[in-house]
Amino acid sequence: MARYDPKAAEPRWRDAWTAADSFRTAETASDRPKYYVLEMFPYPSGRIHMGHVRNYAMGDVVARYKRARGFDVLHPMGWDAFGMPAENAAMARGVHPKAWTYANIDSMRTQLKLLGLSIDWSREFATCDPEYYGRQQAWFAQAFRKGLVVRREASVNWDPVDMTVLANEQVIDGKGWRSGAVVEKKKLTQWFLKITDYADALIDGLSTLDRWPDKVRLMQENWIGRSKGLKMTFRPAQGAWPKGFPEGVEVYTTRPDTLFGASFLAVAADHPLALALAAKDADLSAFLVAARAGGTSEADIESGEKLGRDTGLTVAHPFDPAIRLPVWVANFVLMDYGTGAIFGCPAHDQRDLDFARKYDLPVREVVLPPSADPAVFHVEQEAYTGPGRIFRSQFLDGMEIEAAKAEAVSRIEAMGQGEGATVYRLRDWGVSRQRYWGCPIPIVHCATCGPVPVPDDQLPVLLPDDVTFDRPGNPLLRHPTWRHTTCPTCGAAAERETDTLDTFMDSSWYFLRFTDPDAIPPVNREAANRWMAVDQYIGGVEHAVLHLLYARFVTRAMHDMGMVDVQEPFAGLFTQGMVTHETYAAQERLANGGDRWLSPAEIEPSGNGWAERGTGMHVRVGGVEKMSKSKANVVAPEDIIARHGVDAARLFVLSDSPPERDVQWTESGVEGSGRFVQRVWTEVDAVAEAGLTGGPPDPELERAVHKLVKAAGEGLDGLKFNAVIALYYAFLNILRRQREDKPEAVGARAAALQKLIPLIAPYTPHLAEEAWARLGNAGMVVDAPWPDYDPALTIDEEAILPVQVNGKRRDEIRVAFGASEEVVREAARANAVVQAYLSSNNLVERKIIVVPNRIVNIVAA
RNA sequence: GGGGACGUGGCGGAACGGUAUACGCAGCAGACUUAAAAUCUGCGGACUUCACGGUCGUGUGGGUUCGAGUCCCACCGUCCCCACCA
Repeated sequence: MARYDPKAAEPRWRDAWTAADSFRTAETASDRPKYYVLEMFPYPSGRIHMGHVRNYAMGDVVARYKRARGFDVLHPMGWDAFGMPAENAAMARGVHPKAWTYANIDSMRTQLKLLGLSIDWSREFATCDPEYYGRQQAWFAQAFRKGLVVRREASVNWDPVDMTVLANEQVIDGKGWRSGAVVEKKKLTQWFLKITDYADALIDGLSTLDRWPDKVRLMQENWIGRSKGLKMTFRPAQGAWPKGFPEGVEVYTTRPDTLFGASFLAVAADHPLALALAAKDADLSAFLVAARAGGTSEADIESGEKLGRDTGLTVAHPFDPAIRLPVWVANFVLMDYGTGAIFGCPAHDQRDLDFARKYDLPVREVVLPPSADPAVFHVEQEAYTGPGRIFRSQFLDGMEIEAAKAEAVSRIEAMGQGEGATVYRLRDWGVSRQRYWGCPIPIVHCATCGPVPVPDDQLPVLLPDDVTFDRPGNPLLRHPTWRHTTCPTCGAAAERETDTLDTFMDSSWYFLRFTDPDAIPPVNREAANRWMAVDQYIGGVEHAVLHLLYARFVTRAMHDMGMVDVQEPFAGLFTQGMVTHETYAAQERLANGGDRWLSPAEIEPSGNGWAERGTGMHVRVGGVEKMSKSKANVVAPEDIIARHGVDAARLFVLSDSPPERDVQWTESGVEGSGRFVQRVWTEVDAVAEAGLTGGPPDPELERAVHKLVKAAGEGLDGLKFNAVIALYYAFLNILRRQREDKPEAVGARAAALQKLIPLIAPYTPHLAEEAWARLGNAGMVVDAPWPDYDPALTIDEEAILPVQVNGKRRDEIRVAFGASEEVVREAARANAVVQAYLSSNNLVERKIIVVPNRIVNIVAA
C-alpha cells in the first residue's frame, strides 16, 4: 500500500485550483446567499509566522465550508503596508521603503500561497498602492468638508524613538505601542478625526453585535467610558481671582448627591486658573512643573502621592453661600477629562480622602450606610462609596443616592449654575504622523484661504520617491520641492501638509475596498451593499480597542457621509489565540547575565531531557511563551511544511486547542496530525484497491457517518475546530475497526469515505483532493457540496441508560431508542443490581426520574 | 483601585444540568521485523480488592437540585483589559 506523499500532491492541487480559477469571487449577485470571510490583513514584514498560519487556516476553513454550503464567498487578501518598519529599514540599510515593502509583499505572498488558501487573489492590493491611498485621500478630503476632520493644538503623545505623535489607543502603559519608548506630552497642532461625535453611536451599536465576543464589546464600552453626571460652576467668594474667571470654576461630578460633603475644590495643573495664578507665583509655577512630571504608569500611580497647593482663593457653596470652600491645585486631577476641575468630597471618594488627610482638610460624611448610626458613623482612612441614605444635607436628607443625585441636578439647573452632562473617556483620534511612509494628508495650507482640501481631480497626492533618511525626523518636511504647491482655491503659492495619516486609518476601511478594489469612488456602493457586512472577521484580540474601534467609526462616518449603507462593518468577530512554544536556555548565561535562548532546531533529545546540538551541553526548559525571536522559540512555517506538508500544519494549529485559546506548538503534535493524514489515505487507498464497491452493507458505519456529518456541520457553525477534528479522529478509529472486522464490506466503507472527504476538505484541502480523485470522483472536492445526512440515521436503535439510585450510578439498562417513560421505569425497577442494592440497604423507591434516552434516577429512602 | 475570563489525568483538552476524563500527545506492555523505523493491538485518575466490585475524585468551603465540572454565594490562584477618569 502506497503512502501519501504531501510533497508531491500538495503543489499539484494548488496548481489545479489556480488553473481552474476555483476561488474567483462570483462576479454578479446570484440567488445564492453571500458570505464575506476576512482575516485581519498582514503587515508585510517579509516572512509569515505560525500566527499567520493559524489565523489564515481558520478563515480558510470557514471560507471553504461556506462555499461547500452553497454560499457565494468573498475571501480576499491584501497588505497593511505603510508604517515605521519600512523607514527603519531605510535608515538601517539604505533600502527605499517602497522597494523594501514591495519586495516583502512578493516573498510573503509566495509563502502565503503555500498554505493552499481559498483566496481570490485578483482582489489583492496594498495600502501603499497610490490607487488605494489616493481613494483614502478622497475620503479624508470629503470628511474635512463635512467637518469631521479638525485641526487644533492639543497636548499629544510624542514617541521620542519613532519621532511621531501617537493616538491614545496606541499608548500602552505609558509606552509607544510599536517602539516601546516612554511617551512624552507635547503641545502640537494636529489633525483629528472627531470620533467623539460617535461616542454614543459606538457604544449603542455594540448591542447589535451579537456575534462578537462579550469581552471585546465590554472592552470597547469601557474604553469609550460614558458617564453621566453634573457640570456645575462654583462662584468666587474670596481671594484675588485673576482676570478671566468671573464665574468661578466649573467642575464635573458623578456624585452631585454628596455636594454637602464638599470640603475643597481642586483644579488640574494644566487648568487655565492654575496657569493664570502661576504667572504671578513662582512657587506655584514650580509646583505645576513637578505635578505634570508625574507619570501615569502603574508604578507611578501605586506610589504616587497626592500633592497640592492651596491657591488662597475660595468659592461659595451653591446651596449655602455661607459655606466657603478653598480652591487647590492638585496633581491627581486630569485636565483632559471632564472640566479639569473637581469638588472634593473626602468622606465618599478615596482620592479626595487621601488628599484631605494629607492637607488636613475637613471630612464630612453625608451618606449613611444602611443600619449605621448617624451619631457614630465616621470615615477614617477608607472612603464610604456604598449605598445608603443622605444625611446632614438639608433638603437631600433621607433620600437614596439616586434620588438625591436627581434632586441636586435639578436644583443646580434651576439656579442656572450648571446642568446634567454626559462625559466620555474617549478622545478624538489624532491622525497626524510626522513620518514619510504613510498616506499624505491631502491638505494645502494657504496664507489667505487657510487649510484647503485637495480637490478630487488632483488626487492622489503622491508620495515623492526621492527622499533621504540620513537624518531623524520627517523626510517630507525637508524635501526640497514636494511641499511647495499652489492653493486649489485661490491659486496663490501654498504649502502641502507634510504629515501623513496614522496607518490605522489605512486599515479602517480596507474591508470595504475589497468589495470592489478598482472602484473610482473610495467605495463602490453597490458592491459594498452586496457583500457587507463582513460575516466572519478573524484576528487577534490585541486590536479590541484599536483597529476594531477605528473601523467601526470610519464605517459609521462613511455611512453618514452617504458613501455606504452599512453601519457596522463586522457582523461576526472571532479573536483567535496565539501560537506558543516551549523555550530552551543554554546552560551558561550571556555576559550580561541574561539567558542564552536556543531555538528548537539547536537542541536534541538527551536522556529524558534536551542537550545543545553539537556541544551536548544540558539545556534548561523554560516557560511556554508566544513564539518570538527574542526567546528563539520560533518554528518557521516553511520548515514545517517541507517536513510534514501544509495539511498537517493546518490541521495541527486548529486541532490541539480551542481556537480562542493559545495553542502550544509541539513537534510530536504535528507528527500526530501527519499520522491523521496518512490514516485517511490508508482507508481511501484500501477501498480503492478493493474496487470501491461490493460486499454487505454496514449499518453501524452508516449511522456513524450520518452522525458525523451532522456534528461536523454544527461544530463548524460554532467555529469549534478542535472539537470537530476530534470527531474525525474518532470516526477514523471506527473505520479502521470495521475494516478489520468486516474487510469485505468495501462498498459500505467507500460510501462512508465519499461523505468523510468533503468534511475534512476545509481543514486538509490537498489531501482531500487526492483522496477524492482516488475514490473515483470526476471533479474536484473544492466544487463538491457539503454532504447531507438523514436525521433518522443519526439516532441509535437502542439506548443504553445508566440507572442511578439517589444520584449514584448502579447499573445500566438497554431499551429501544425513544422508549416511553413507563417502559424505562419498569426496566429500571426490574434491574437485578438495583433490586439487590435497594433491599440490602433497606431502601424503598419514592420516585423515578426519567430523562428520555439519557438516564434514569431512582429516588429512594 | 475598577472590570472581565479561567482553574478537569503526566500534558493539550472533551463533556444540551444527566455514565467526568472523548480525541490527541507522552508513557507502559505486546504483535509484525534479524533489528530499527513505520504500522497495528492492549493498558493508563486515586485508594482498596486475588477478582467482581466498593469508596473518593473537575482549585477550597458552602448552597440550589432527584442529579452539579456546568447554576448561586464566599474564598484561593492564574491570566487579560482599563486605570489618580471625579
